[in-house]
Amino acid sequence: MPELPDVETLRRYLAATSLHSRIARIDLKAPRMLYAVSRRELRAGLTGSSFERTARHGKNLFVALSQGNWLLLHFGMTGRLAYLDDAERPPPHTGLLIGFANGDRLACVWLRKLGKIGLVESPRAFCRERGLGPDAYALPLTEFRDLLAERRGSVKSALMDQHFIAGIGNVYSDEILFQAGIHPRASANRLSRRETATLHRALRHVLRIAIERRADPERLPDTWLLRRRTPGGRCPRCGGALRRIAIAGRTAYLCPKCQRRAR
DNA sequence: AGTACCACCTGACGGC
DNA sequence: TGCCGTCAGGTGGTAC
Repeated sequence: MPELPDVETLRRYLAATSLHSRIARIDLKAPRMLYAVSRRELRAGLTGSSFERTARHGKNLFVALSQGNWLLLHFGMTGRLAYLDDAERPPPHTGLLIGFANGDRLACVWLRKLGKIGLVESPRAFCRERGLGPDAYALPLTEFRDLLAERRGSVKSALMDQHFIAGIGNVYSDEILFQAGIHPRASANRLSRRETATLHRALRHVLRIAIERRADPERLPDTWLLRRRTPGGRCPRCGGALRRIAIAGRTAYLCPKCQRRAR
């Protein structure tokens, strides 16, 4: 579920495995996933270069290339990375295979081909071009408050809107709202000062803990909603039945007792 | 400015 | 067993 904590985990994985090796070859198996770059340009941009450092904004992972430009990876709903030694076979659904001079390879894998492979001038230029909001994890309370004040509509759709703030998706927005005790349909610009601060604290807490646990659902605390986020699930706090509702075309889970709807 | 809906992909699951 | 509809964490475009 590549939301911000998952992408941060992937970023750390790539940084720990794949920096400073010369790229000898690439194999692009899913050309339809290219974003604003041709197959030829991608090949020319990567081959002979090496990965020098990584960056992340929201759900986007960027990797600086020694010869200029940045590789952009977006993981969609199902993307992941797998570093392979020269004997291991690439997993099924590998969309891009990056071969290093020593024979090792980095496989970028998408079960569904919902994602992006791009070559961009810089993370900043890409974020500006796409109109992405500030990264959710680095967002100060004051800025969060100012953003919410100008946002109409539900707080859940605001949290999930990448143009508003970048990095939060359907699952973690449910978790953040649950921990803040706020109903997902609450109006974003009508939250009280106190509720806004509580929501901000929950946002920081959820993202920090999820990153620490490498976004592995099984390692997340039992007290979290997302451990029970399934039909028939019960609230980890009060034991009541969780409710499923549709918001912005997505399935939201909430505890109707712990997240009361303001009138 | 928001929301609703469809499209893009593939696999899992329940019902018949 | 097999087929079919539905659903799943992503985003982007279009039409209200």
